Amino acid sequence: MAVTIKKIAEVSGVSRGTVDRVLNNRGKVSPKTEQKVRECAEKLGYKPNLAGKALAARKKNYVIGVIISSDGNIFFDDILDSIKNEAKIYEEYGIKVVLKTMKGYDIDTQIKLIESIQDDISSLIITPIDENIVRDKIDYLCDKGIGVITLNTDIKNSKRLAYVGTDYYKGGQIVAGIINLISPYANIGIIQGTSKLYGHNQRVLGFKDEVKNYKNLNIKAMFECEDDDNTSYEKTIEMLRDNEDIDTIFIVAGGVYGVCKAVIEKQKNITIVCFDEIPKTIEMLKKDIIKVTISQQPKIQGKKVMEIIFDYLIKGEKPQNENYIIENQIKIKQNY
Amino acid sequence: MAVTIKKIAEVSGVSRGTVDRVLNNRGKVSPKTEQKVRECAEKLGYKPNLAGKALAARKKNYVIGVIISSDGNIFFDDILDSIKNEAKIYEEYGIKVVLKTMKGYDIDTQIKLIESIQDDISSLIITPIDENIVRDKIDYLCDKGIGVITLNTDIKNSKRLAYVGTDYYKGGQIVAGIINLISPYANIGIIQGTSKLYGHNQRVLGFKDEVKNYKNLNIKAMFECEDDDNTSYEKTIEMLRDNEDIDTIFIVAGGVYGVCKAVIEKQKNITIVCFDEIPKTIEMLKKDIIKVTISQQPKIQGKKVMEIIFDYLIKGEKPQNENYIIENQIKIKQNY
DNA sequence: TTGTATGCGTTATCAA
DNA sequence: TTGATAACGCATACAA
Repeated sequence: MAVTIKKIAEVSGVSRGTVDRVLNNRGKVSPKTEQKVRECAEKLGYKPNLAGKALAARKKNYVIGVIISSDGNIFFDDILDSIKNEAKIYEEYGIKVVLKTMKGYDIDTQIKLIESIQDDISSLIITPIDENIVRDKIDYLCDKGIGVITLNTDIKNSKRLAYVGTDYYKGGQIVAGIINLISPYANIGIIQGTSKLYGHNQRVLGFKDEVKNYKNLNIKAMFECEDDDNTSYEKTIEMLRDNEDIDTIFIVAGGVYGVCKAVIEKQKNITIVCFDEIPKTIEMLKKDIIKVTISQQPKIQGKKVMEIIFDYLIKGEKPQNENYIIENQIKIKQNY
Repeated sequence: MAVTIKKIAEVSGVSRGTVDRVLNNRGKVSPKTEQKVRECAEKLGYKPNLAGKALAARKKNYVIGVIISSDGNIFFDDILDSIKNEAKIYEEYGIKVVLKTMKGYDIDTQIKLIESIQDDISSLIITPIDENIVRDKIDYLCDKGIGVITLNTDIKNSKRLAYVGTDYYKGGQIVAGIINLISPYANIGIIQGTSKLYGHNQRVLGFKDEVKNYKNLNIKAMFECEDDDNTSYEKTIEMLRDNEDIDTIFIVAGGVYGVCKAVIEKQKNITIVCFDEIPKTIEMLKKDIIKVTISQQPKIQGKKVMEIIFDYLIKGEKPQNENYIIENQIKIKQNY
């Protein structure tokens, strides 16, 4: 039979309550008993039973808050789906999930959303805006005992428990590696999302650093499109007009379809590499307009972050790692 | 507050025992009460509480048997690691895991292993040998009420609950797609593992079918190496000697390092694409000897299969899907 | 400082 | 056919 608190109580000759106080560091135990209990638990190899913990935790009415900048950004659909899906599972354990979405990266909106739920939640999942006001707010929540996990985007130097998401820098490196495999003598145009986002910049940085390792890869031009298809279309037209030798385009973030449209119109044989798996992107991949796309594995991100929060709430332990890096996954049309 | 059995009992005016009998189809309930309880549960939106179920399940002393052909096959290391890791978690729920490994694909050995644990287990995870005797044994276990899940390799037309593993056919297709991206005019040599294994054959089949879509990809030769480095080395030397135009090699399964060694000796610029992420393979990838490897995501396979078994045991429901396909993941050196 | 009792939701046993 | 009750392991309010 497994080792339980009851068992330890019997063996060490104290009550279950005392064992509980020792093992969960609740204080109010004499040093002597404490040592006795600890030794005993150690010797018997005590492992807390999660089902018991989870069941007892029902009385606490845990609520997980989720705040995501997903409105109007179709990329987040899969993350949302997977969070909602996991939410169903965790509700089977009596843990509620409150989901709030917002559009874009407005600081005020995000702060207000946090404030609207901060008194009702036991922990928070958030795609934070990387600004001091938000950082302070997150630190405030953490000080209050509300565990915060950042999702998809991180906020450095904050007290958040962990980050779940991709390594953007490495994502850029991978794109460089892919381009080198496909065409080792490439003249490359970059369509950047927005330099306002840390992740986008990191991708570009990783790309540029890795390109340096390949003598025959040349970056010819870079434009920002603000993740917008119309803008990316125009910028691509402009870029291809002014740089006739460009044969490869790296799309850093949004605006994928706009680039494709421009390339299709130009009727040039151009290698396009991009990120994410929104429907239009997959369509373009299947039609050979896009050669490779890199997935952030959004469903895995959603699942992982919920797993971590659950463990944190039930076990009451901080996550073991500070970063849970979800791999950048290379995909070609045969993957679909 | 959430809807519990107790609640349903109160509302429908019967005892908890009766509600339990109805909801778990234990019989011995009058049709009238049954209907009343069912309607009530439906109306209130009853969702069973997993923690409660798991806790009560402790009394059943569930044991998961795991039989894997991993001895001497380093590929399985990651699957084993991840199963052992998950086992720790499930032991926190009071579920034991009994792990048995074997070498190769000997039917007798596998049957004997199954028989050695079949009276002690509540469910079984297995990498089955695709033979009738094994199939019959699996069906026998299923009839006895022991749920069986196949891992990494499937056994068709059996009563196993589900398969967890990759789509081998698609894996072959992906390799063809990759080769077309890297060098659209390729003369390809195939180093097959063994035609005795269904999965290896499926990869070759998928590859050949997909190659048909590309006019300028030509398959020049194919050899079997029995997943052995010495054999693959010799076969590669032979193949390159007899087919001077081969510029691309597709390694279907094991023997990766043997091929690399031969290619290094030949000092020819050859594109190598292979499967899996054993240490030697990653080393060769980092040294640019191998261009691309396809991962079966062994850790994810292990995690998934344990998840499914857990749900099956605790919820007492069969898995929703018959196949849980783990994606073939394309990897280049920048991934590491 | 320590012990006892109760409840979390489900299941099983025993009695009615 | 039904109901009452104890047990799974943990947490906690309350009593000692």
